[in-house]
Amino acid sequence: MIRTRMAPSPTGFLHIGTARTALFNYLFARKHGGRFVLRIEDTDKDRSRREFEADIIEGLHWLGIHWDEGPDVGGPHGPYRQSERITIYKKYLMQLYEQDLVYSCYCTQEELERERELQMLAKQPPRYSGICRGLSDAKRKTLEGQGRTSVLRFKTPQRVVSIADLIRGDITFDTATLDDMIIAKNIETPLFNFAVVIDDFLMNITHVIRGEDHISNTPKQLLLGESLGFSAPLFGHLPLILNTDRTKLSKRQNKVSLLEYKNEGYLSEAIVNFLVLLGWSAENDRELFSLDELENIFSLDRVHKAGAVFNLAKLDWFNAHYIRATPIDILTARCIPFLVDAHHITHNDDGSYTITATQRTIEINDLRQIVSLEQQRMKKLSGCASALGYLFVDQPHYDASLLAWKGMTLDDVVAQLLFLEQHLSEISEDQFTSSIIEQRVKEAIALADKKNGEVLWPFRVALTGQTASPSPFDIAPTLGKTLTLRRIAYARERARTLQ
RNA sequence: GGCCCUAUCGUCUAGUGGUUAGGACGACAGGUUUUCAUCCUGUAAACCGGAGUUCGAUUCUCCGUGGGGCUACCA
Repeated sequence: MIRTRMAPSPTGFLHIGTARTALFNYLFARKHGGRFVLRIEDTDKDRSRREFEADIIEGLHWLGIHWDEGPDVGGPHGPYRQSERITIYKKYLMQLYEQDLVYSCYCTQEELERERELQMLAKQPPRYSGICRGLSDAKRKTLEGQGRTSVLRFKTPQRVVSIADLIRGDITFDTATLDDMIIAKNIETPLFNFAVVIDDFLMNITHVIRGEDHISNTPKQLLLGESLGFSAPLFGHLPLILNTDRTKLSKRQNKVSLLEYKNEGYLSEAIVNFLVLLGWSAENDRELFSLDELENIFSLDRVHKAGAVFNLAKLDWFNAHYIRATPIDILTARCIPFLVDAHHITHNDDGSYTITATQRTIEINDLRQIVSLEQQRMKKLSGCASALGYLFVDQPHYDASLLAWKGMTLDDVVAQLLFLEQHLSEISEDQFTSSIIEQRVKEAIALADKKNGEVLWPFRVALTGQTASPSPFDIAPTLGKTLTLRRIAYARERARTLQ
């Protein structure tokens, strides 16, 4: 059975690149009826934090990615946190020790650094000299007597290692260019390259799908696994996600924390769709997919090799698309937190809402109507709060000259607003709907031989105070007859005073 | 510096030993609309360079060049 894994280290918030790697692993496992495992690589005690683990889990769940085994759900190959597997690593470290494949290195970090600097200066590749490899017992005793601590190094075999990368084909390394890597700080503290090999083997991982930045780790891990007598998994190295300048995606240039995107009003559907297209494409020209659909059509052999620039404009397009495609009741539920955050509304105990500025009580249905006003305009969910401000104030303020459409005088404006008031007031409260208002007003416009713009532009500005907004026919019923008429009367006053 | 990866419109990409090199985002122009958005139509926009193989290379090979990754007692 195919088993893939995501092995993030909880040293920061869930990175968008990590999320994409998780997505590819998840999709590949699902596509082939396999299992997907989450493993937390928290061997770095200083930098790992539980809150980051929580952020990673939350972010992945938000995207709709779920795992069959992991620290939160358990499973037959646990524990799934490396910090809880120390005794396991210890055992294999001992095995390597008995095989005489590891040795203690007493060099201090300062010594190693100096060595590296000297090599760089001499235009030599920086490599550990291997000076501690052949230390005699006596010499070791002396060094320990001096109070020196040691780390454990692996006696890297010198030979040619080849990996048959699922995405890139054969990659060959000559490990003679490698030095003896440190695989553990001490018997209790294994390091990444060592722990990974053991866990992937013990957890029966069949396919290691990870970022291209791990290619150079692969020969080391292969060698280690070989020495331990492990069978090797298959590897597939994904292209990196890039900044606009084509360097590795960084928080200097982009938002990289997944949940930041959520907080800004991106939909998980949009993120998933956007992310899957960064380095993968479907057989036809199709670009719109749900996660469910991807589980059926994803394939590793259509993954590209070259890095992909993170194109925010396209993400925005996907997001707007999925906002438009979301049923209004769901969209409303997703928008409410943004309206609350913007202090437009507060939530009441009985399930109703109060408009902060006016203390008017509204129901969920009213909110649906409000949100639907912006549904086809929003790029992000946060847009409903910023674009709809005029609905959440007593009276929007604006420059009276805004009311004039295409060279109209303010006299004209007053006349048109009066005309509107007259026809709107003839519509009863319960008839005050979008379609009826539109029908009546347009009839009146035609009858009076007016142009749409000369009536509708002042109408819209009177209601919103903005040059761009939804149709006044849709805003008016949302505001209600009373408020609509009040705003038109206010506009008339403004126009008059400015003459 | 060493090792490794990589190369089609601005971006994400499709594709082929012979194609008008296709799509999407973005840009631009037009239509629709009271405005914005949506929607519709259209336009501009690419095979990194040089050799080789071949009747023919964007496609295959090699060499450059560009870009990137790694080069930690991080993962």
